[in-house]
Amino acid sequence: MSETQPRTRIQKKNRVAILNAALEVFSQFGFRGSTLDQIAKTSGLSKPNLLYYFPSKEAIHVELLSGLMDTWLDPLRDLDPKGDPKAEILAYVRRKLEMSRKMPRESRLFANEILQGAPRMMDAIQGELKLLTDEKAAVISGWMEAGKIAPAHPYHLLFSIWSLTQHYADFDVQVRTVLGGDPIDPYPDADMYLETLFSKLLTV
Amino acid sequence: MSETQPRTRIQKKNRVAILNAALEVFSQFGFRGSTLDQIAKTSGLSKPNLLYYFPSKEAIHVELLSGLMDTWLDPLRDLDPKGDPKAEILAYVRRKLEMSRKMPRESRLFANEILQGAPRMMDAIQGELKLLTDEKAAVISGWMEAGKIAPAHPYHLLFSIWSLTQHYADFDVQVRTVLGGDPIDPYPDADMYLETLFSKLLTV
DNA sequence: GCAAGGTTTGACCAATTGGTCAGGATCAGG
DNA sequence: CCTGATCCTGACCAATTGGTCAAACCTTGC
Repeated sequence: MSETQPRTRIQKKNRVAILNAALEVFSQFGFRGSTLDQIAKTSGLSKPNLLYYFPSKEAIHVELLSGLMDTWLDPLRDLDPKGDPKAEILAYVRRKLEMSRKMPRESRLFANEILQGAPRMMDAIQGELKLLTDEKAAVISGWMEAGKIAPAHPYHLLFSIWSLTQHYADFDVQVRTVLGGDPIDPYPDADMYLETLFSKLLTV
Repeated sequence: MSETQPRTRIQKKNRVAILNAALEVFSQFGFRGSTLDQIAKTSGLSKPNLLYYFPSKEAIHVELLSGLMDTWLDPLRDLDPKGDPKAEILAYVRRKLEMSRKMPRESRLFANEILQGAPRMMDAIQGELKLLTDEKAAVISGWMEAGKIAPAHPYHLLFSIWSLTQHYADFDVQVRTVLGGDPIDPYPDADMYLETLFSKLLTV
């Protein structure tokens, strides 16, 4: 992914600060809606200083995205073909929901990119994402054919897991508003609901 | 919503053209990422001409959003408290999925707005959306308590319906890419999958 | 066919955008 | 404490942004 790894500790610190600020901004406004000045102000650095560490606005964005796909697929990679089918899938749902809870900005960055037609992520989607999805969909298909879990469209099963878990990060504002003004954490209930939902779906 | 209704047929035609172009652009790039020039070019009108029909970029966006919420809630409004519980909910899922299929741009416009924290839609969410959601969640709760459908968190049930159906519009690129290069229509399979999913969830 | 109102546009504006650059400040190693 | 490399900045630039305006161009009803 990233060729240039920081030499000095100042570089390390500032690159982290920039990428963190950029994540904050890009995840809210998308690539085109974000400005270098916003990122500069958020990171506490000057605009020319940003461009000392990164050659362009696009380079910052690409750097964020390239790191993201790997992280994003980790929970799915951990789905063990040798584990108990239903438990594996339920555990995957839980990991994915946990990721939404802990990395909502990353989820929104991803959502923004896809919404815009994935102009800077097509390669990763056609490559890594599709490869891993095909592989795991085959595993799930195998489980279904063996009668270990109820039959269902394996790809749409995966889509539904992505959709449902990421929803709590991407539509956070809506979820919390609808649930009431109180700053209630929606995740515990979400976790229970999703467990029920997929447990019933997969039980033969 | 909109106070000024078109007087002449030219006005009518051009306002429609502008709003259509704006929907195209805003739904892809969000408010801040879209430019008047883009909308002008897409609509086939000149930029000053846009501003003859709408006072500002924001006014166009607001006009789109204010019309959207009503349309968006229609499928939920049709959920009949007197109908058969399971059939009603499954029909709602189908209507919502159909809406994603026929109005993907509207779905993305909505998604973009929520992703950015719903700065121009908070009122509608706290108002119309929450009111209707509360009302229908109560209906669903009643059904559950009466043992007509299996118990589940009514709000998260609604969230899951929104999430799953809108996913096919908002993440269209990803869905189609993962399913394969062929221009396969994912909606028939999605419809079957969702019917199975919710049917199993709701069956007592 | 002509006036009055509705429609369209080119030229323009100030502010913001992504990005450059020369030079100054700061740091690390000897 | 000196020197070379790293780090940082103010000033600047061309392009793009949302928006204005006077003047020209159409429609339409009489």
